[in-house]
Amino acid sequence: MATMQRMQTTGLELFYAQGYYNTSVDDILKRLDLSKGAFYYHFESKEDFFVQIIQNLLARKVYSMLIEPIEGHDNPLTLITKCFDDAMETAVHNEMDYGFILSNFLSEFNGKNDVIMKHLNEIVTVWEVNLVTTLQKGKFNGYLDRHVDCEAAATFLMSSYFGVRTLMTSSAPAAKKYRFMSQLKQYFKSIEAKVITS
Amino acid sequence: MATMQRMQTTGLELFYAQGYYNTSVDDILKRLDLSKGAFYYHFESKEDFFVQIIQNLLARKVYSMLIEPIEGHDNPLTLITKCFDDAMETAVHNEMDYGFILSNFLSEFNGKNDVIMKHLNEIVTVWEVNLVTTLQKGKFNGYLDRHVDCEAAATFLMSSYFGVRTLMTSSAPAAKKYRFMSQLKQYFKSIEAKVITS
DNA sequence: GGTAAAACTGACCATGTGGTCTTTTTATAG
DNA sequence: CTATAAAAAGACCACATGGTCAGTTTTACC
Repeated sequence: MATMQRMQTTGLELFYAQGYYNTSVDDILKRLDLSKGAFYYHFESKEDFFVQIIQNLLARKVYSMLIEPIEGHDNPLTLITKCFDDAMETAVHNEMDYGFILSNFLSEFNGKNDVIMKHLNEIVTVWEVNLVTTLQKGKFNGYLDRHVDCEAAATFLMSSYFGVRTLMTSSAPAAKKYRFMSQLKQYFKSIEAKVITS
Repeated sequence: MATMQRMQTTGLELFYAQGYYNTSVDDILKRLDLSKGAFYYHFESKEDFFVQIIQNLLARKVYSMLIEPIEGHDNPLTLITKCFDDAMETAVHNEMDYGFILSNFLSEFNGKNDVIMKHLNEIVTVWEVNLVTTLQKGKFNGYLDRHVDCEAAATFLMSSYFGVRTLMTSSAPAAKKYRFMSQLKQYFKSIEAKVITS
């Protein structure tokens, strides 16, 4: 039990740092001082191992970082701003950011492993559905302009978030974050409910 | 000469489709009906091979797809809209989109291969510098609101473009493109020069 | 036709990979 | 203490990988 969890945690760390195909089962085992036997006692294969990591670690973390924080009846634009800000802050400090891990793995497995892609896309879909719902509710509650296309806004938000996380890796993450957030607010201003000036 | 080019073209195709670490030199050679000797006669190593692909193919294509089209004295927002639209259109039709390839490789090599990352980041920087310049010129020419932070806008544009390309791979690329473009225009409306209503 | 360099062949090597299997250790319950 | 099963060890295998190298073919030029 404890061993299984240690394996998954360490596995995710290494897969994230070096990529899935670039990390061998032995790498993970060496780090944990465990043997091949222990690994294949708990998991059917490397792929099965990774799928379990997705479900047990990645999915849960994405949920608690990107989905839970935007639930509620407040202004969704405020909530999303705060949520993105927090998520990117962990990235600035070089910690593991599960939102980024997700987009990273999406790139790595795209067109290469359908089984794993299916599981990753499930997480993306959950996020998307939740964003759309939140935005629609916000529109209903008068926070968003009534002409806003919520599906489109959700796609745009997810895109920009995934993208900025890719950019932040190369250089000056704090500056990238600041710039990104300023323009996100700019965009939000353009879709928020207009004050009637009569 | 011809062989070298064939190798690079096929190499990029396979690296793009299967990833760098997931594509063996033999894979490329098999496709071209060539031998190991031919490969190592032309290139020092697999890494050297890839670096040359970046410089000879990727950099040039990114330039002609994402940089050249936004040069000129017209409204930069119009030019960028058209440019993104064109770039994403090739992606909808499952062709190789070099903008996407770039962000894809950025993900694959991030933290794994510094030499290759350096070359990829060079391309990103060129794009960024060009975007910033174009936006600043647009501001000077009265197309953009004078309060716009051009560095921030460039970061935001690059982010959203990279991100949407990741999202488009999973499902319904045409719909994703449409939604993305609609919100991009929305964002552009919020940073364009305001008409004086007095 | 001769010759020298360029282009290419393919067998070979060391190393690393995911995965198997038998054996041993460890924990648990009667 | 012992029987039993869970957990872990680690030697082993077949195969793939990046890379080397001595040798052969092709090309271009005098």
